[in-house]
Amino acid sequence: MADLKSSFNPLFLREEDLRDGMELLFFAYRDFLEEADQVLARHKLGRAHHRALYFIGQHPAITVSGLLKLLRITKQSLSRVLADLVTLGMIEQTPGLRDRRQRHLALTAKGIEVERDLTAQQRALLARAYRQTGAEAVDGFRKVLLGLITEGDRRAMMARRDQAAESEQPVPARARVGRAGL
Amino acid sequence: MADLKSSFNPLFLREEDLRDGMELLFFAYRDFLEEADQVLARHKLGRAHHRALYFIGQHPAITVSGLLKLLRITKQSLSRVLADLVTLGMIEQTPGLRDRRQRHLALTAKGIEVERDLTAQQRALLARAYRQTGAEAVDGFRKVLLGLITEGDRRAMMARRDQAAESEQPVPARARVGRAGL
DNA sequence: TCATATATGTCAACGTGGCTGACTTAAAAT
DNA sequence: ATTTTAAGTCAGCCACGTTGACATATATGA
Repeated sequence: MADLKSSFNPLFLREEDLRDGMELLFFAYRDFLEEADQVLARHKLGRAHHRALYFIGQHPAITVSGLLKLLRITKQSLSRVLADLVTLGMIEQTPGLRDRRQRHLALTAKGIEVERDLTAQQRALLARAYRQTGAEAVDGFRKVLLGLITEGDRRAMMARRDQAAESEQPVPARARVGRAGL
Repeated sequence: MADLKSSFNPLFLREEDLRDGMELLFFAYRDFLEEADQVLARHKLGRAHHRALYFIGQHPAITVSGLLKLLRITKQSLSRVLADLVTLGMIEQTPGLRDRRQRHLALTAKGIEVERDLTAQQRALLARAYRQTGAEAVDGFRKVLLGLITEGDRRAMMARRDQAAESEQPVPARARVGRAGL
């Protein structure tokens, strides 16, 4: 698919279409973030807390520097957020076994609960968009987004996905569908 | 395509996949913004200036309140940015003809130049992602993003697209491809 | 073992870009 | 004539990013 040179597809590479895509990305991201904002206000947390909770939840036992690389912010910025979350009892830090300088981060039960609360509407919104547009569109969505992200993170994402696929092979195929809950 | 009920597609609606999509969106947006950041620094502008320049460029003669609706910020926030851009000679304000309370915003020649400079790398990045993934993926990308945005803006986007398509019918098909410049 | 590099944390100061609230002005709409 | 709307302004505040300078514990390599 997609031999560029041969395609007369007007959707391709015209500046207007690129700008259209940029604008869609802006609106989508704006509205996606807004889904969590009232919940954040309720918990008296900011978006930075949300991001930290999210990534710690997604990458259990991630180290501080690992988290810094994902978020691309300075450790001074992150440390404020992490201090808050520790104080609120939402995350825990445990020293690394192999390398005791590291701090491995994990959500507490409370952290898990808050994180789920924060992303619930976002997941619902994304699920609705996925449902409305179909598996093929979702696949394209993912591919283009992957194409936008940096080499390193792209490889990390793809590796994680492969790994997840492997660890599911022993599970009977039925189980995989059964989990659909949104 | 995409009858959800009948599909055994494991990509669909599992929480893990939704979270995967959320993360991709985050990374893509993060990296997309970063493309413009050095240029912004060079011009001594902030991201808020970029957004204003972009949307004024995309929506010529937009009013202040129109811009406020797109950006979803307060007029106090916007006014700082607009004041800067006027001072720098990048935008111009002209009173409305029908309604003289309104200020219609437009980029000056300098504003156009700076805006193009700001989005150049972003357009190149998006173009690369589009090229790599193909027309079908791009279509899915757009559909899912449209599904994420609010009713009002979604309709506005689709209307604009339809209108653009109409206004191009008189143009010979060849010309449409010829413009591809990235 | 000693020197260096790394992982983390901390203090201080600052900039951007959001926000609320209060109030003004001009013009449109009823 | 009154009310509503579009825009602007002043003031103060907050979240969250930044730089820079240092401190500490641990790991690692010569």
